[in-house]
Amino acid sequence: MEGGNGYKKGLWTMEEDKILMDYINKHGKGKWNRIAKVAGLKRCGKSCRLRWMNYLSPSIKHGDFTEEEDDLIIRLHNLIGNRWSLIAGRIPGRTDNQVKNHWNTHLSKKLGVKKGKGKRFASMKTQSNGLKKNSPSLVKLKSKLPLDCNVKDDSQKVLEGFNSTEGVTKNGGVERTSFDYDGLDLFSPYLTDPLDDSFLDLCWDCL
DNA sequence: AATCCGAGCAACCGCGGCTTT
DNA sequence: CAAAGCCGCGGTTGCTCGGAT
Repeated sequence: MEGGNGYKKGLWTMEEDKILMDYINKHGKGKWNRIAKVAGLKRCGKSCRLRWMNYLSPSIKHGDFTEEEDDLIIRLHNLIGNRWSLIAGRIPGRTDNQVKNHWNTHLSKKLGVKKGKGKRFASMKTQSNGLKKNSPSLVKLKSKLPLDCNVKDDSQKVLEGFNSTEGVTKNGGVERTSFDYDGLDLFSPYLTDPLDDSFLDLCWDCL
């Protein structure tokens, strides 16, 4: 239960939850590694962050997934594969861990999906990565898209026509806030309209 | 009643990328 | 510029609980 570094592991107790919540109410999120020192909680920063992000945060919705949520997860997974944080970002109140577990325990069975690497874009390490240079997928995608749509490859980092925009995080880092095709925003957490079926079909055909 | 077994889920781990020093 | 620290992601593990035997 206790690692060599003195940090506790395993399930969280109510007392630990309270210490963590008190700390965050007082100091806010972030600086997870300082919680052990400041609040005297014998948990590593990583564990604290995970506990908050996946369970304690008031924005998290607990309870069963709705059919609408299932449907959205399935559609997004079809499109982008195991990009759980992106998928979760599109489902208010759900975390990447919740979505991942829900997929692995319910949806993959429901759909008869064998465990393995995600399809469609699964090779993309980040949202801004392009397709493999001269890959059949890239060639096929180029052939499907409008003539004025310039699809780039790996060396150019981004698929043009699939526009991405960047924002700045509070600590000054760059954060990609949207990724869209023909004005259809695929990744904004504030998207109201679910993914366009024709776009899904296009991706499915190509990748 | 006891044991086994599988499903579900919380939490851990390793790694990559970004930020800070 | 390099090193150290930190954060977030996705894969995996392992504990708990309920149903079956």
